[in-house]
Amino acid sequence: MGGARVTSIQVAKRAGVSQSAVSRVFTQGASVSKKTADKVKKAAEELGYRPNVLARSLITGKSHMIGLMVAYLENYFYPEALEKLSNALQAEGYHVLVFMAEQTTGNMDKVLDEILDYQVDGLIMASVAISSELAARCQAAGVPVVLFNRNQDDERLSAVTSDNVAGGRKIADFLIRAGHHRIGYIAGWEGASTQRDREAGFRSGLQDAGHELYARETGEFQYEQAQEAARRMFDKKERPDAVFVANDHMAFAVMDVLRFELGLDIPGDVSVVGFDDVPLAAWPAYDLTTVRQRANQMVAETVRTLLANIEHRDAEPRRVAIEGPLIVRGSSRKPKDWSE
Amino acid sequence: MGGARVTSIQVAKRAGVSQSAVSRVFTQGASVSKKTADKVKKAAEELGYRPNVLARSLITGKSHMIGLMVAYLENYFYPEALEKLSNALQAEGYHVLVFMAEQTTGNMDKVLDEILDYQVDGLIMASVAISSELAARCQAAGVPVVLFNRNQDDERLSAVTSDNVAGGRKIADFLIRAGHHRIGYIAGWEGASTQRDREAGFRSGLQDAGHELYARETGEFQYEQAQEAARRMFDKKERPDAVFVANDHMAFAVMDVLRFELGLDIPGDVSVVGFDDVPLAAWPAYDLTTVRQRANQMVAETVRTLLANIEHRDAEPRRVAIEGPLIVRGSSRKPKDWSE
DNA sequence: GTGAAAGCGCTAACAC
DNA sequence: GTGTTAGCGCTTTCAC
Repeated sequence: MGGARVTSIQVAKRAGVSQSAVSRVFTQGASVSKKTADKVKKAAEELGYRPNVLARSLITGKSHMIGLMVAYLENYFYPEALEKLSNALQAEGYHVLVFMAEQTTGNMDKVLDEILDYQVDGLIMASVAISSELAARCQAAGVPVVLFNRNQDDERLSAVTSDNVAGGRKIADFLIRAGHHRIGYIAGWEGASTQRDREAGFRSGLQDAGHELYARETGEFQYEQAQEAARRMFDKKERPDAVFVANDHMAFAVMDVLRFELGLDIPGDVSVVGFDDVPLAAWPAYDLTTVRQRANQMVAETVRTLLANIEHRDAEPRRVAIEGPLIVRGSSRKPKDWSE
Repeated sequence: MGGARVTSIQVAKRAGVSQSAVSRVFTQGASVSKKTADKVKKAAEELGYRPNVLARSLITGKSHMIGLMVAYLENYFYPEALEKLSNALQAEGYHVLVFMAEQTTGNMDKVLDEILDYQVDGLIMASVAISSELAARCQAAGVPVVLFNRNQDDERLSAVTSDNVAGGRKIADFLIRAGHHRIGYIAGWEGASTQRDREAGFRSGLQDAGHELYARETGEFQYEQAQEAARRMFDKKERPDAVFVANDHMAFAVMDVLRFELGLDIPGDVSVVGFDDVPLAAWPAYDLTTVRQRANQMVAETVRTLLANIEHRDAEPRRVAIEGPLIVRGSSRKPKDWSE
């Protein structure tokens, strides 16, 4: 009882074969006779033997582990993505080694070192912006990287995102069609490409229709800070009649302030639109109009891209932007000619 | 550019020392002269060398990886716990290898095999019930296990939970003091100890006051199923005037149905109480009365217990039940003599 | 304090 | 097809 892990040598002895025969039985695509295989399998079963994947990885150079670097799980989009990523990778024989990084503190270098120490075959960075220098370190270590829900200028990096620019534009179009004139925007953390792209698309959509932003505050993608942004924007006479909030998580905070602190009616006094379509957005308490991020597709593309880069070192970096639909719910006024 | 990972031999050559000298520089508590250490560190820095922890683990027998088996992240309590667990373990030099398991399908055996293949030093099972047979397998492999937010009869397993029985009782007391007479319960998945303990405490609290359950339905810890449970329980003349829902996640579903489908007032027509105190419970849209699970303490105890069991093979299994306070908010009627 | 040598558990050449 | 051998990158005796 306890501790004594079984090795291939013990199995070999018991089966009356060589140690390498045992190895072959457990190695994909090695040639063994059925007879030997049976003997070995029987002995392995009896002893409870399973190959040590760490020892194997030392030789093959593949650990079958994927590092996942993630900054915060507060926004429900990320746990959902993590679950899907983990499941998808598990189905491909990979497993996820999690590293929590704090975007703000400069501990990303240290965390990256730790990741590389574990000889991961690839790296997914979710909700994390990566500097060119860090990217170069991964490159040097031969570890492919895919950014998930973040984009970066560096051409050598693969990235999978929603089409945030198109999403922002859709929201602008929708709010204008609904007859809004004083349209506000509550921004996320300025270091995030999602923030920048959503705002850029939104502004260009407004501009194309001859409108411009009526008010702007920032909520840093945090619930409390989004509440304060909403207070600053709405606790006065002249306030917006519509607001696009850079993600759902903050949109909930904004709705809470508008309805429960300021006594405003949504969408009677003000329309609110978010971005992500997390499950909570569909619950009747919020019933939030939002742009859907197609998490399943994003995950599938991320895994596909990463595995391609692992298998062919010279595979081209891919940048995928997945378009998501605007999901119209009760938090926003509808255009007159709206049909559905 | 690409792939060529640096080994200790290369560093040794460059520093003009033996390979074992290099090893000693990077090994905790090995004796090296400052002079050698400096030479080696310099060479390592120049080449970008870092020890391969997988190769190290082959010798030391410690991978410094902790397997985390988790069934679902839908309930926000779990992502929050995962983030805290990962951070706490990271601070101790360990990292989390994630395995998603489906409680229902019988794939837990397969998943456990995969975990053990990676030579994890310990195993945390969150939101997962483990059979005695599986526990025995871990025991045999010498891998300590701690159950997180689950309990089990098996004496050899460590487990960290809230004091769910006491929590359930607190809720019963509170609802009775508030003058409720028709008190319902919406259960979680029956296979979970959290479900059983919360219900047991709740029932015994009612019983001690001469009350009994007025209605009972099950929601399986799922949002949609909890909605249906609420419909079954409340869409009729004779309905409860209070309901305890086995966790917050389901309580939100129940509140949504009561308010938006059935037009009931909370707490005017019915009081709702949950369990967990996830962040959303404090948001004004729900403002849910609930028993707090002290996630930080649970995580700290889990890590402490696990590391103790890793360091001393013969450490006793520990069972920790952490008491959490009832957080009274607006979803429930208050007792007349309530002061705060 | 330091280098030489053994070996962790395994895979992959290599002969037969 | 099978056993023998080398060696993945590292830690840890063991002499000196």
